[in-house]
Amino acid sequence: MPPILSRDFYLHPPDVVAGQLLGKLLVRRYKTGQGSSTKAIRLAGRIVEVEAYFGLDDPAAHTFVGKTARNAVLFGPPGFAYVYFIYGMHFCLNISCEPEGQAGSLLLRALEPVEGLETMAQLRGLPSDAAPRLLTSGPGRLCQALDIRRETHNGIDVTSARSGLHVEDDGFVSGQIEVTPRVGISKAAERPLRFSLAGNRFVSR
DNA sequence: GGAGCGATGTCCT
DNA sequence: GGACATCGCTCCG
Repeated sequence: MPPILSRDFYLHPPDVVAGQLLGKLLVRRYKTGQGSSTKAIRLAGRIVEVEAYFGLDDPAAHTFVGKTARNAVLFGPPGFAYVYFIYGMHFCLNISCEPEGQAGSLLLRALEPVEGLETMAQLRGLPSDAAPRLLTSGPGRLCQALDIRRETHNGIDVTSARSGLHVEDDGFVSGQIEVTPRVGISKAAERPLRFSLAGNRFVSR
C-alpha cells in the first residue's frame, strides 16, 4: 500500500501544500452492495486541481471573518477535512493546513478518476459508461462521486487510514504545474492561487 | 463550446 | 435578507 500523507505534509502554507498535493491520490473507502453481499471497495482519483485559501488574511476564505461554528475545523490542526454545503445542493471538500491556530486550507477542485469508476457514476446518478470527465471534474462533482458529505466527513482526520478518507503518494511524478486565479469567488479574485496539472483533461472549466 | 439562468439550504449580518 | 469556493440545462452559434 502506498504511504498515506502524514500531518507534517500539511503543516505548511496553503500555496506551498497545494502544489505538492497535485498528483497524489485521494482515496475513499466505501461499502457497496447490500445485506450479506456487502463489500468494501476503494474510490480513488488523482488530484489534478487545487485552490489555496489563506486564513485571516484572505478576503475570499471562509475564515476571513474569524472562527465560527462552521469553519472551526480550519482553525484546528492540519490534515483534517472541512466539508461545507454551498448553493443549496453541493458539498465542497477542503483539507486544513498550517499549524493549529492558523486557518489555511486546500480546496480540492478536480480529480482524475482512477479506481471505482462504476460506483462513482452510480453515486453521480449517471449511466455506468458515463464519460469519466463528468465524474470528478469540479468540487461539487467529486464530493458526490465519492459520497463525501458534511454529516459524514466534516472534521475527520485525513492522515489516518481508519478515517476511510485519506491521501496517498503512489509515486506519480507531476509534470508542469499551472497557476491561475481562483474560480467562482468575487473577493481577491485576481490572486493566482489555483494550481493544476498543465494539460490534464480532468481539470474543471 | 459558450453565455445565461434557475434551483436551493445554510450561514452570518 | 443577501450572499454563496456550483451544476446542469437551455438556447444560440
